[in-house]
Amino acid sequence: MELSRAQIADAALALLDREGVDALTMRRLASELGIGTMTLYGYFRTKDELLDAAADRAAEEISIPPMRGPWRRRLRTLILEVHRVLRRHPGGSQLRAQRPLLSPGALRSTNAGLEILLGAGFSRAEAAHTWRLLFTYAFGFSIFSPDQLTDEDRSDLLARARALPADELPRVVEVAPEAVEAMAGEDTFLRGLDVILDGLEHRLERKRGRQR
Amino acid sequence: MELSRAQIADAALALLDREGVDALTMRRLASELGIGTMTLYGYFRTKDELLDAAADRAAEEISIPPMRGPWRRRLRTLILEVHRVLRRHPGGSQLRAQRPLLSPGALRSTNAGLEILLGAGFSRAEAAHTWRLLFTYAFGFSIFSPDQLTDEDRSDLLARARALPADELPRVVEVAPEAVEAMAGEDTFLRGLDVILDGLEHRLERKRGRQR
DNA sequence: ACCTGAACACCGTTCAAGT
DNA sequence: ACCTGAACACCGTTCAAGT
Repeated sequence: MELSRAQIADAALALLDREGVDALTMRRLASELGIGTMTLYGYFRTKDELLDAAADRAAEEISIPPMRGPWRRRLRTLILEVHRVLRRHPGGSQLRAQRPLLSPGALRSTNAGLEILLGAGFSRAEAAHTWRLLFTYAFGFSIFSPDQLTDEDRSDLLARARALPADELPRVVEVAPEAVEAMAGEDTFLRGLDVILDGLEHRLERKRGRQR
Repeated sequence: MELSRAQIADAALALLDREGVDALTMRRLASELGIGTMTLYGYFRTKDELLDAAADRAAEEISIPPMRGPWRRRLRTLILEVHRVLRRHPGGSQLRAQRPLLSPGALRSTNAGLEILLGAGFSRAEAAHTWRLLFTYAFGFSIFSPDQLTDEDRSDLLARARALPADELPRVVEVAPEAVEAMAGEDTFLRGLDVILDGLEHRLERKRGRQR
């Protein structure tokens, strides 16, 4: 068989994408690989270590955009790429909740982001905080927004919204159709990202104005 | 004993805050309440239903700021309050990952946010997308940023950053001290929030300019 | 040396029996 | 009617035995 850690991590990631985080059990993964459950523990000390390896494999799919052109466009391309990889690996973001993954693979995108921000004129502290904001938004979106809404989801959510007390929650009821649309999809992601980029550009302009 | 659903949900939330999401098991919660495990199923059909009720109790702690003053300040106060409640209930945000909670309690803050945004001059669609951005940021932050870093966390993270390949990840290594500081804390949260608010203000000004 | 079945201490939930 | 112990079908991981 000649299995490697990477092959096992890939199989874990595939299972995760296919059936969700609850389906990824050591027994299940082992049986899909055609090995005994305990054989996995020869490659990874614990399940968490295996999950980190799977998250790392997903992170390596992020392709770093070329380092030319205006900072805003480059940053937008990079974050959109992060978003798309997360979308390709639903559940991948859950693997990174609460514990930071400091593997070289996972930090490639961070390195590229910091490079863009420092090049744009942000200080080290500003670049660090800005990356954290962008990271939080991209990963948070992938955790809280389902991949896409089916027509059934949509009508179900709308029905539940209509059942809400209109006297207590008038704005929710009023905006329900738009709010449901805003719950998923790349368009929603990009709208939010562009607001953040507007804020960053505004700050950079103010900063340049002061320095002149 | 005379237990109510709310009392059980509160006990679940307290256990969650005290020992984390893994510690909240039906057996454990029942034994803390001094009842048999299966008695819980007389109040909630499934564990998920109980988790939703616990998340709802946390959401009810969010106090809605008074509806006067400039929109930006009001919105900032509201989101900061959401952040603080999430901070008081670590694990609370995990309860809402992937499945939207449409209870009246959880939607009180949404209603207040939409009210502020519509009052500021955003369209319904803009208000819906903007609230989604703010929600994603506040909840994402609480999932990905630990409550606070201990000195031990800090030195551990810095040591791991120094061990990274400086030729592949030069910017990460260079910015490591600032990046570690940016990984937790209310200050980090507020810096990101203010960038978003800058972006929103900028958009509103542009919109008003066009209408004139 | 490498692999793995059995076993341990857990889960959420069903079912049937207790009061 | 309300409560709940036993049981079922699972977990991650330890341990000891197999090759």
